[in-house]
Amino acid sequence: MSSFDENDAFESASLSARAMAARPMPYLDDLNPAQREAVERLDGPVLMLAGAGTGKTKALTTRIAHLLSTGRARPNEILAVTFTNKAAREMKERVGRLLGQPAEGMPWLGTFHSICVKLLRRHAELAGLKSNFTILDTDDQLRLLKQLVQAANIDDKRWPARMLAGIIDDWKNRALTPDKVPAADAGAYNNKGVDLYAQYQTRLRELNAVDFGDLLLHMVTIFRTHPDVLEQYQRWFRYILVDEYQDTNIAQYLWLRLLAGGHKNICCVGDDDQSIYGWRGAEVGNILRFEKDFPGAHVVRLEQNYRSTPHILAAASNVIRGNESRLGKELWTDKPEGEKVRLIGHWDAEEEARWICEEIDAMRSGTRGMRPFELNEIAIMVRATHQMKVLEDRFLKIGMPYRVIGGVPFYRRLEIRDAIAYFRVVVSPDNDLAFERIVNTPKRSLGEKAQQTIQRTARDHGVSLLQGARIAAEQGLIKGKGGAALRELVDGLARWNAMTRGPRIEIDDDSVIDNGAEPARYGDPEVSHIELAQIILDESGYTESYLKPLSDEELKLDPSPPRRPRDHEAAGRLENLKELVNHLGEFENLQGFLEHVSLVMDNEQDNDEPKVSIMTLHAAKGLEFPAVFLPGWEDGLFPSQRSMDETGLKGLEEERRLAYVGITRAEEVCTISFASNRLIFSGDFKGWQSMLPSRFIDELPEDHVEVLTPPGLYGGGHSAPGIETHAAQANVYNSPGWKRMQARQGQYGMSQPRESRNTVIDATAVASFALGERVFHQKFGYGEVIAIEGDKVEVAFEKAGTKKVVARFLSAKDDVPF
DNA sequence: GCACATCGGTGGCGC
DNA sequence: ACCGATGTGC
Repeated sequence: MSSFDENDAFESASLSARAMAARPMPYLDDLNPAQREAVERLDGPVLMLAGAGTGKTKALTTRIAHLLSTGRARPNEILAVTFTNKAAREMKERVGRLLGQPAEGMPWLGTFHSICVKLLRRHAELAGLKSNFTILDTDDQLRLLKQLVQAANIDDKRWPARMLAGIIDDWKNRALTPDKVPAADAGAYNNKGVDLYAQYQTRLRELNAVDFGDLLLHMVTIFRTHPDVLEQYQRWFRYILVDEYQDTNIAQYLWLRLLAGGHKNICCVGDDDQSIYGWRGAEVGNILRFEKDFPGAHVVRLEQNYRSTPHILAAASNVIRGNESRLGKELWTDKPEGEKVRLIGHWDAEEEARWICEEIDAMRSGTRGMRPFELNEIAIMVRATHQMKVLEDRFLKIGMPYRVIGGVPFYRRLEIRDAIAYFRVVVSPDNDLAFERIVNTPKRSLGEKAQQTIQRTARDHGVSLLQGARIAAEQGLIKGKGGAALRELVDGLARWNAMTRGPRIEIDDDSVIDNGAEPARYGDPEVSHIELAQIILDESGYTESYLKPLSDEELKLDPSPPRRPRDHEAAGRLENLKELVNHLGEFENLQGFLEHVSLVMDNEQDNDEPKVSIMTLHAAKGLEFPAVFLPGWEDGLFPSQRSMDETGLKGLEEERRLAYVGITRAEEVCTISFASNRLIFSGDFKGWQSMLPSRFIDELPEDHVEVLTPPGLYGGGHSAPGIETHAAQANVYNSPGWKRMQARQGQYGMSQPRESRNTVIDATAVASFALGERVFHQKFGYGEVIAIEGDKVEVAFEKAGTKKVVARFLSAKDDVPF
């Protein structure tokens, strides 16, 4: 211990002497007092509590620049961890800008996973792996687990492999190796979870592979069992910085705590109010506990917000105030008031979508008493992906350009994954999982039986699947068409593999290491990896499989015609493949590319035409837009019922943080909306369900909210009867919040419908319906009550058929509103 | 082995 | 409603 301190003292003395002579630090003048403190307090544990839009990245990057320019650390002695590659890229770029030079020399600025890959490749043997291990993605992982589940004779119906994958991920997130799984979890997956977990780990080791969870888990295990290795890194990483600390899971937390264990120069940046990944293993407790974990920790609060107007901040603050477990923070801004948060209710999601589109059009032309907005300044954020469909339908219908942020990522698409599997087999011929994927893709008449033969041959000879396939093909174990196709595939793979290296140049006897991990030892390839990729895809017949086979007649007419894609979808897939090949240019070789795709999960952005962005609230984190729409604020959808059922108050609090994230994305205008009716699918109940406005709406502070008047229900103007119907219907909401809203409506000149007192059936009035009574429903018309269950009534409607509806939306036939 | 029908399950999504 | 996994008939 003491030798550490001496060492540190010596180093910092000499370095700060160097720093004294160094230039002034103009970047510090750019900071507010809190940010400045977060930057200048370099030693010891620091928790930077950074609210939304408070200049967190600025503080973090300036801190790195400060560490460097004061000479406290060299670039490669700083460990800076983020969650996403995007965040890592942004940080690199900003540090570079601050320093006035590219931050190339920061090899340890990256995601948890990419840094762990680097470390694990260095120490692979300590985890029973070779340094060229492959990283399995979720699909590979699932396929492997399925095999194990089947081998264990478990009914995959009752005990889906997916479930097992989830359980294992959870254990890995908690840094539990199979032998450490607590007794309380022994019953998992029909009592076989732990055993299968152990088998899975063994299998991974045999395959020289790891999954994402292993990257952290292996490193934590290595650090724990090899103090010498740990000490080496504790000394090397003089300063540690962590972004989005509220999103760390237990394994990441342990990893950090181990590394910071020596000098404790760790600066964690985060916002407990934006912890929204609990379902993925994130422990908001990590950030809440920081001061206990690191005694003497200094906490800096960044509370000045540079993004949103006071109304928006007030709304967000009031909502998040409902959470119990918080470190507590109050955002403020010196921006002018601006618009109040706008609130509006609709009949159903379709009308909600229609209204949003109309509103966007109005905002675009500046007819809302606000400045005109560009489409790319506007975003719609939903709780669940299925909410996107109705929005997209509407956008397509009226031809408004939009983009979905965070859709199916490019490389997760079928054709991309297939192509990548080809590359993997070519680069690592013993990658069995990738081989399995491509052996009969495209179809080579190598079905279940043929593949079993290959598996058996490989096992009998103790070799990889590809080797086994070669042997099986040579020995004629696979007959007919399949056999010929297999031989062709095996030959092709060997040929392409040779091309990854080009002509071999002997430097001297022991510098030629043929482990595939040292391509630099070899001479220039004859073909670039880009050309090679094209060759692989073409010669394997893969691209061909998306081309339309010509009929015999067409062949007669023209023996060498240009092939056309089979259909619209195939055309898209070919486009994607082309894009993939182009994308390869950014990498030095196929290996580099494959490493990248293992770790990268960003979606490509397309062209530059201004578009409205649609995304989930999760995808919205870290983004900001001048105008934000937040539709679907209904209890059950948001907050999500499932989330609340599963984790109770904890779940509700996470939902509330999601609401907070949503509101704080908005810079100028934030519009929240809800629908009264929604089509739902749950269990045996499919159909329309009446929805109550989200409880979060009740938590909006009334002084900062403006209730908008919905347009006519049936497309009419402001005097159409529909509007009254709608308002009357909206009136039934019983929450205090809604009552406040309602009161305010009067204030804004929209009188309460005269009939409302008569037409609206209060929730307490359910009992007043009798079997056989004739009733009216605003959407379904007249009908007769045929059953009553609690607050739901089954009605045989004259036109709409039999439906279960919530009693509140029915009126006795005498009270019809118009 | 492949094309089509049926069944079940269904949240958010990073590396 | 819709996707993916499985089952069925050719």
